[in-house]
Amino acid sequence: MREDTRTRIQEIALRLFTEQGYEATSLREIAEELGVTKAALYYHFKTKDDIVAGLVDLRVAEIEELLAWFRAQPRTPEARRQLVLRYADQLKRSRYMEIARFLERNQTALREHPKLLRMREVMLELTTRMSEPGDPLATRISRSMALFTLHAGKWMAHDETLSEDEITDASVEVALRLLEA
Amino acid sequence: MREDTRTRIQEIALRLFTEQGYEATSLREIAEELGVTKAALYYHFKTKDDIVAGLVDLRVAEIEELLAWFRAQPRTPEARRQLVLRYADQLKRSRYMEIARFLERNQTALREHPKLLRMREVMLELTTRMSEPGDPLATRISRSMALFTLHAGKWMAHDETLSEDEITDASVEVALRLLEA
DNA sequence: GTCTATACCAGGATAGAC
DNA sequence: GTCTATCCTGGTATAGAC
Repeated sequence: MREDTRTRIQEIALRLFTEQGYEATSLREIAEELGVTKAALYYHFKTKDDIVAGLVDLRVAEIEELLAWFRAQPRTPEARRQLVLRYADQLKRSRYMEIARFLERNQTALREHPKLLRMREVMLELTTRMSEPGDPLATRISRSMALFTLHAGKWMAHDETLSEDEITDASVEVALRLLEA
Repeated sequence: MREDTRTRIQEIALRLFTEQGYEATSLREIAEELGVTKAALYYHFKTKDDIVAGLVDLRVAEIEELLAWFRAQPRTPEARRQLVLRYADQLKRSRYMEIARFLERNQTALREHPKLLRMREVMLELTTRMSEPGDPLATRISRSMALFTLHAGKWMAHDETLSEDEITDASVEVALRLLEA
């Protein structure tokens, strides 16, 4: 089971990158927690960036799929509703939520990363397609905020009595209301 | 006019930190653009973090003032409306918008910074005070999103035909609607 | 195929000369 | 008020042990 090492590197890296930030986490820290030297990481990943690429691949694939689906829909209220529900559904799967959180917290550090550039492109097209160019600006902003609201749990995370599911459901409610502008 | 150097360091740093990110910007870059060596910067600022502290001081003071005012208000719809309008007004002054943008883009890199910790505390208390603890979760999320929406211009920045003012006005409109949940 | 030892260069920081 | 010299840490590259 030598395959394990690669996976364990990713797990440790994801946790540390999220907790401390991408640039603040050194390869030495990751290697130490794994019980190897930092050079060993270079056998499994070409660069530090490459570790990130491995992490976001699945998330990128998912969101690309969502865009492909949305492109095939007419620009109707029902399609927008479906988009919000599907997006929320993706986030609900815990693995993707972790990666989404990691991405949110390291936008600037990773702004040049090809995978992240692609994610931004996709998000931009998704939000753009949620309105017609002729719609009032407030409408366009409101609808864009809908997707963003689904990530909002992090500001509510302080209230320990709430479950992840309760937060998701309430966020979806707010997001759907934003669509009606 | 030796005071100039300090100010010029701050201007260059703010621009580079915002464009490239805090950690991605080296002191050597800043020093080079200013025409001195990086050691010279250490005469004006004790550390790299210290440059940030100088930048955010004004913004922190403003937001503290806003919190003090909001604390003195009853929890009424009108007070919340006023809060949104005052917050939007602060952002409108270009200097603060620049700094707000810088802060948004470097949350993770600066997560340990005392000034930033304080800002997060203030934002949390502001959003918490926008609802009663007994309010439905969706209501609390919706009202929290109101303040956040005022920063939303960055996702709209791609549409070159829009002025900053138009974006602000439309964002305020969406924010006020979020209060009515 | 998996890892260690070692070296290189860039970046933040400090001490001390001018 | 600014510079030189120096130190430590971090990402990266390679040679070679097993």
